[in-house]
Amino acid sequence: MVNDGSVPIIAQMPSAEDVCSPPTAALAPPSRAEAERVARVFKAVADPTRIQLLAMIEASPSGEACVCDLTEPLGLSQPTISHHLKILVDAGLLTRSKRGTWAWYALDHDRLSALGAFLAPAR
Amino acid sequence: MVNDGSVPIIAQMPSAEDVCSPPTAALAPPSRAEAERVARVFKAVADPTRIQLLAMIEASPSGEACVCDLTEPLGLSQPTISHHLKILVDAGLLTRSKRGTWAWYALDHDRLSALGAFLAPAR
DNA sequence: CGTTCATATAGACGGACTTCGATCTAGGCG
DNA sequence: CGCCTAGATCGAAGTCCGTCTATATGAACG
Repeated sequence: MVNDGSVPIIAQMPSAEDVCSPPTAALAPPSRAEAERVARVFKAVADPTRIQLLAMIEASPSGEACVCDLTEPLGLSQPTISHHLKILVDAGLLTRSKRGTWAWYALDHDRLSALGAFLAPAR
Repeated sequence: MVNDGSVPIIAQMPSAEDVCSPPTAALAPPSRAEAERVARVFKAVADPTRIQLLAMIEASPSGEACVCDLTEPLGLSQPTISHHLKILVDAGLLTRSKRGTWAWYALDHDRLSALGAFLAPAR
């Protein structure tokens, strides 16, 4: 989950030193753990194949797509597509529902919006 | 640049076959080149250190920060910080302005918003 | 000019990531 | 039961990435 609380990720830590720039006080970064959590979700999106997968699922009239629909247009092997879909599911950006023999994937719009809001908080 | 034109990234390509799912027609993914361009920008954000850098610069009262302000709180070497800042500048998410001996980095809010809008187009 | 300080670049090393082919799991059907 | 098909998992190969140390660039200043 990205920035799950309403807590601002950043806090100002007042420090007595102004080393190289008086106007800019010492800054406290968000915790490593928090940054790693956010980065892990962005990493899921940071791959051309997964961008294409997200776009294809979004473009699907039913809002869903099964692996067999996605393998062929991308020209990649079925295990590779499964692998990428799993990464997106693990990141919380995709939901998987198995019906019969097929596995159907759909976007999690809330998660995607939350991730987008992280980059454009002031919109 | 992300989705620079107003062209929707996705197009439907009608195909005569409904292989495994009649409701879902064959989908045409966005072009590899387009997807790679987008992925390259997301890849710049998909690292915990760079998330921390972006947050620290955003938290800076002046909206800018120089390398010396950023190196210490993160506990990484100065070349490593310079390296990450370069990646963010190359991705277009940060601007660099050298004044005297110091290099000042600031967020490019437009680019960040555009990237966020890519994930949450319907907000 | 030569020194010092802030930053950038180069090269190296270890780990992570994308992709593949091969195999395993499991539902549908004769 | 036995086969077929959709999908997941495994293990390997090649590439990319983050970090470091060492070094180069370049501005300020005596």
